[in-house]
Amino acid sequence: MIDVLLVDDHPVVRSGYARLLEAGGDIRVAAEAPDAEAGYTAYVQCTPKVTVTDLSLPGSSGIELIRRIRARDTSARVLVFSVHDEAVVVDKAIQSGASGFISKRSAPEVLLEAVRAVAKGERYFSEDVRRVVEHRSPDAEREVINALSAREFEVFRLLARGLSPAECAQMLNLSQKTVANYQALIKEKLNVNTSAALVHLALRLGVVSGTGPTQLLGPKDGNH
Amino acid sequence: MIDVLLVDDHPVVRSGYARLLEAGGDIRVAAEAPDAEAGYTAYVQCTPKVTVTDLSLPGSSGIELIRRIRARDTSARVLVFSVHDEAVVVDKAIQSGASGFISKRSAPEVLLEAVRAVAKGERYFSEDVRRVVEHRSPDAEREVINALSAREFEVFRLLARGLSPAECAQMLNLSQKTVANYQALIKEKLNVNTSAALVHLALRLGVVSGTGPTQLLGPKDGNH
DNA sequence: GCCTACCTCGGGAGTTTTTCCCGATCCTTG
DNA sequence: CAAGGATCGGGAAAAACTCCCGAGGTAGGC
Repeated sequence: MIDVLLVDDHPVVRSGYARLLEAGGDIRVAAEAPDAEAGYTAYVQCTPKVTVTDLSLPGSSGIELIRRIRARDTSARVLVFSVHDEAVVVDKAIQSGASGFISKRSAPEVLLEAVRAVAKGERYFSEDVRRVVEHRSPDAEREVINALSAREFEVFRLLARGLSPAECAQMLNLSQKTVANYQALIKEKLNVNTSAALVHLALRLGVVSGTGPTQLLGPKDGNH
Repeated sequence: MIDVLLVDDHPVVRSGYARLLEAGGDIRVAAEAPDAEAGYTAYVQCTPKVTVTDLSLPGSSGIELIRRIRARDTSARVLVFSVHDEAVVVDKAIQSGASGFISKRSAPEVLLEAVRAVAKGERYFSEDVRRVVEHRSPDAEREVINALSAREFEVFRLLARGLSPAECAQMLNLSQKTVANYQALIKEKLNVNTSAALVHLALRLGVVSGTGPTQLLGPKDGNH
């Protein structure tokens, strides 16, 4: 019988998983917790064979939970079960001591498989997670950013903040034409085809802050 | 016996809900679907009493699914079951014809309750959803969002996610021209003049979720 | 019923923006 | 000095956008 601790901030979700796991026959959900804090406490109390945890938890994240559990008990098995399967996140989880990582996109049986594998001391990664981790060049996105020249980067930032090409031109003392030309270059180098996608990339990379522009409010004033 | 169609893009999650629902005794999961497209097909095939759907689905969103189902069958009952409980999103769901809205933070029993209520033709909103909808500050930005029709909102979301008008059109089965027309309308109603600004607004309102930013400095060197 | 109002969807036409190609200058580096 | 890249912008074609319009559809009021 494999004792499992279940950590997820959504009660319904947790409840669903619990039923799913127990349907396996050889797994028992020994405890549940809605956040990292409670998760750690629960771990200490029942020292389950496997801890299944989400990463996005209220308060301190799942990564923190993994670290604390592993700090206390180096033989602890933690299986991450998350919607986010970006390479960065997976890396951090593994670095923190996770034994496995499966995406919520996985089939139900995968969860069972993963828990059993991890319980046996093996590592387990779902198909899609493996794909993501293997297919990444070390931060490909940052590499492309380096392809931008200083000037291009300037234009990139302004455009990403929501400025129109005209405003951008004015701010940099450039011709509107030049800004347009840069814009095309930037999109090509960054491999995006809409300015909306440009914004997302910029936000992901922390090039602009997500708090957003304030100048887009107010009635009908902003027309160049 | 209440027939339920379950739409969620995560198989494990779906599976968990299914078990949870069937444990109620009076509910049967007649079909499952991983996205809006399959959801609609499944609805047509089995015409369930209640459709339980997530909002963030791959491809066209849950809002679109609600619209299509309700367009086909005005007596259809749709219960939204989502992580996102921002007032804007709740509003749009209701506007599109949803009969209920519960947050994934709800207790497991709430899901059962909600399904039963909606099946009886009642409306149902979980505690936290009600709180959010009632406590929303009459924020100017949210007000303008309410000026958008359901369809406009759909287009808004897709564009804000970085899709090109062409992709957007394809996803919604619209002419590229129509999308362009909507875009102009949306920009005017939301009072922005670039699609980049549109993204920022969408992110601030929680209409789309940005992937978390990572830290980064400039390219090569910050100055020339 | 009928009427109004609004949403949905796209065509037409004109305008603007974007794209892609090009040449010019300047600056750095081998 | 020659080479390469970065910076700046013109020109022309393509694409996108804006604004105006009308056709259906649906919902609500009288």
